[in-house]
Amino acid sequence: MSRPRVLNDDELLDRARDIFWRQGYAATSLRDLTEATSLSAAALYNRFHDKAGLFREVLRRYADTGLSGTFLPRLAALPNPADAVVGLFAELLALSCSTDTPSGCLLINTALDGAADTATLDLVRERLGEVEAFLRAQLERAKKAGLLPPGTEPALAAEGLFGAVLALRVLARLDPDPVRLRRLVKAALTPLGLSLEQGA
Amino acid sequence: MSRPRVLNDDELLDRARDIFWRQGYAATSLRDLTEATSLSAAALYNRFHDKAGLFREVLRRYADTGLSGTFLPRLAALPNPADAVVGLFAELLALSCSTDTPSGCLLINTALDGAADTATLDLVRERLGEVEAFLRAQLERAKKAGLLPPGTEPALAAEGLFGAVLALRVLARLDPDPVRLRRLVKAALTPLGLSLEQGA
DNA sequence: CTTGTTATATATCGATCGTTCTATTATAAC
DNA sequence: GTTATAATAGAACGATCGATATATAACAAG
Repeated sequence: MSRPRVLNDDELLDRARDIFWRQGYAATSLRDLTEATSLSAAALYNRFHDKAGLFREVLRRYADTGLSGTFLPRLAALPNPADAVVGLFAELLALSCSTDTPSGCLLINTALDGAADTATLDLVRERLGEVEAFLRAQLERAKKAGLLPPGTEPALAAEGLFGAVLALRVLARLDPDPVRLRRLVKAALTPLGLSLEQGA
Repeated sequence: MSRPRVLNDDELLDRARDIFWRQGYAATSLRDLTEATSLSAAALYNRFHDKAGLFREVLRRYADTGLSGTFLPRLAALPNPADAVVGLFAELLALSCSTDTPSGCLLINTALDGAADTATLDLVRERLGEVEAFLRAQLERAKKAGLLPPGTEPALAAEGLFGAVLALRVLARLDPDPVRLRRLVKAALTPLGLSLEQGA
């Protein structure tokens, strides 16, 4: 009934994501985006309201495909909650050490971007909150199964692990030494009796 | 011998810092800076090469006055290394909860800014490295004094505490709840037998 | 083939960007 | 007062910014 799109939303958002991820929101110009997508600025504005709207969609898809949308559900389905927690950190370590992706986390980068508007920050908080919620849920499961050291409070421990996630993603940008990143994760997991070597 | 400056470097850099801190580098325009300093753009370019050069000087002074330059030497002079470590986190907690200063750390914000050039990132790494070096030095002192749990490796423990610093400063921007931030610090200090309530 | 609908490209908008040129101003030295 | 020196302001630079108005192109439905 209408002219077909030469590039679907997913592919478009992925290409835009790479630019935003590497350069940050403010440093990314419409020209960068039109070159990356091979679309005109008018075409981009027809689909999304403006640059900020496009960026929010990028963030949403980044979370949907990168972690919250795929890794967390898959890990949460594991029978052993300890494996789920360890699996998350193993995945984050792999991401943080990968070279074909910009270092660091786009959501966290955005969280520290002072120019981000309220709607964007709310989105960031929500999607990062999913990570902590995942950790809390798995630790509660683990506690009920008696897999945690006695006296461990799941909610508190989840806060601690979430802090480790933040530190890991910042350090990945600051000093991307895989050995060091691995040490950091190990130090966060050990008090809970968890180890990177365990599980599947 | 020449026309006097209407604003000394320190005051100038402090005003520019507030803008960069609140908005980020890319989102801060020369117009913002001229308004904040009441100086013309030409005057700014006469003192510093360009916007990036001004920003680097801002970062340097930020570190000199904010933490590395003042807090760390003062804390390092304390007779008890445990007080030095705890004091650092107490100071960071106070900074993170203060309302008259932008939330988060300008150095860490810059570390996650993808548009930052190499010279700037090197400066960030250097100044943040001072924090970890401080922690390592104090923990080594503490170990020699027998103040740490047996088997504690100062360098490794310093890495862990530095991770807590990063997490604290990110979380301050994400969810600036003083109670929660305090919990995070407490969780980082407890394994080393340290407490926020101790010392001076 | 026509019509309706939507995606797209082209061209351009005013605004603002970082930067620089030129001239002026305020001081100290003489 | 004159001179030397450096800081400053004003004006303007080309470039680029995000955004839009207009027109065209590609499809489905009839």
